[in-house]
Amino acid sequence: MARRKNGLSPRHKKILAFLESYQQEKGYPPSIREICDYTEISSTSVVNYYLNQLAEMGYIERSSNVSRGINLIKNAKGIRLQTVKSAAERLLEPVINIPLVGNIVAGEPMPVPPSDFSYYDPDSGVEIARGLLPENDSTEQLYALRVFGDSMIDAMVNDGDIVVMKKVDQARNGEMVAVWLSDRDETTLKYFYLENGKIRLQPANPLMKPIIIEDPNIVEIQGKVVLVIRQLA
Amino acid sequence: MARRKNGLSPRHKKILAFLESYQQEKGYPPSIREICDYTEISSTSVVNYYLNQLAEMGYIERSSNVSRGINLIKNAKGIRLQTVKSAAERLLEPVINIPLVGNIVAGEPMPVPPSDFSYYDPDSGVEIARGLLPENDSTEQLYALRVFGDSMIDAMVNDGDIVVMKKVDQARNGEMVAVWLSDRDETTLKYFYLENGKIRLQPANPLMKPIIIEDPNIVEIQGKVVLVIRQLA
DNA sequence: CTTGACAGTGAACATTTGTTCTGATATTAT
DNA sequence: ATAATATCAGAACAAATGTTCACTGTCAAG
Repeated sequence: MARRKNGLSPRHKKILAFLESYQQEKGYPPSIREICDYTEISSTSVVNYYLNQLAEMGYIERSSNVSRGINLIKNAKGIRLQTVKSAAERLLEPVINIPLVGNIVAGEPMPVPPSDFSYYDPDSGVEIARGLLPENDSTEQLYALRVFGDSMIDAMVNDGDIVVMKKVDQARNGEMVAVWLSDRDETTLKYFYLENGKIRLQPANPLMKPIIIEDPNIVEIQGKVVLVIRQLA
Repeated sequence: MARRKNGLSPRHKKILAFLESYQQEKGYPPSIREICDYTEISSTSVVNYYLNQLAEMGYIERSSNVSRGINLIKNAKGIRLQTVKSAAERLLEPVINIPLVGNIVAGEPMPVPPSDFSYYDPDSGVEIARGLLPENDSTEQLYALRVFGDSMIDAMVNDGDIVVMKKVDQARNGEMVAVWLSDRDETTLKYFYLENGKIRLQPANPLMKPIIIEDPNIVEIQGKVVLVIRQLA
């Protein structure tokens, strides 16, 4: 077999880009010959050839024997194009706003929102694309904290970073959690492991050594870290 | 003079409604004869007649001698319609999709997209809420890399983290940049400072010492780090 | 080297489609 | 009622447009 192209060739992309911009500008799709001109393809049959490929790949829909019968479904970036959003799509908001409830400092207990924190100050929220979050489950249980000071560097978390937390009271092995160590009055971010009745708190930095805690009662799990975000100038 | 109609006749409205629903369903405008069928007008000339009126009233735009050359500007309620989002509207998009172009590894040059990379494979993108990005400027210049290996821990960046980069060839003091050090064949993320003709590359971890580079030619700036994201299970 | 899938050219053809024309009918102002 | 204007019908025409076909060139696998 000859060349096996998986994705979109430059011509596919150029045609898709033209379909989008033309439709944008004119309000109706281009004819095959207009695509010829723009893409500098001399033959209508070649454009027809590519259009059929794009249709097979689901980027466009074609109608037989219809002038300009091209329906642009998604562009080269895979973004669906639609004039009107359906009600179902509106429910899947692409961005969720997570309340930024305070700072997390090593030396003092971290703020935890009440179990029912449906309302919060809207201007102190963090916008997160839904695609960044693990699941579409229970976004209600999420809150964010700003890291204050350099005390979390062993968790690979910097001053000013934002950690998105999920309210949990129990952690599973391997999850990164925020814990309050009552014996040393300290908040810390560590990977959690429960082994033989002991708790091992493992720093994210592989160069650092873990903390082994004999008495699990000392550890108060405040939440599970879902996302860490660092914004730079 | 005969009837003095200010507003839209039922036929005008019916045609406009058809234009909207047809465009919505098919993705391209109807032909005059298709409008005939729907509106139960037996003559193409009559539809043509009404279309010209609608064009004069600013509801549509027509292109001469172009099949289906109808651009629906506003519907009967005067609401502006747009099939494809304009560039201005795209700026208001709550989520932007940033291409994930590859891995960044200390030991080898990092991938940098070409200067014109407006299109890329859609299946490997990172969704970022616009609110997380510094400005609304030039989202075209952004790309993302996945960190591979533990070699960036001095930049407080972990294995698996995603760094969002902006294409720049010059850095300003205090910015975190990805640089290729040609003398030691290494890619690294550091804060950039140009001082007295020397370049100081400062690790994000305050415990680490900076690298001072006497010859600025050794440093190839690959991009500026805009955002670091760490997703946890 | 041969082969076959892929990519491209150019032209011919058939259909769709916008335009125009003649004429008829309807509505309204005077 | 009459004239002027608006609305409509049907057909013919020309242009735009999609489709198809024969042919050529390219590239990689066997």
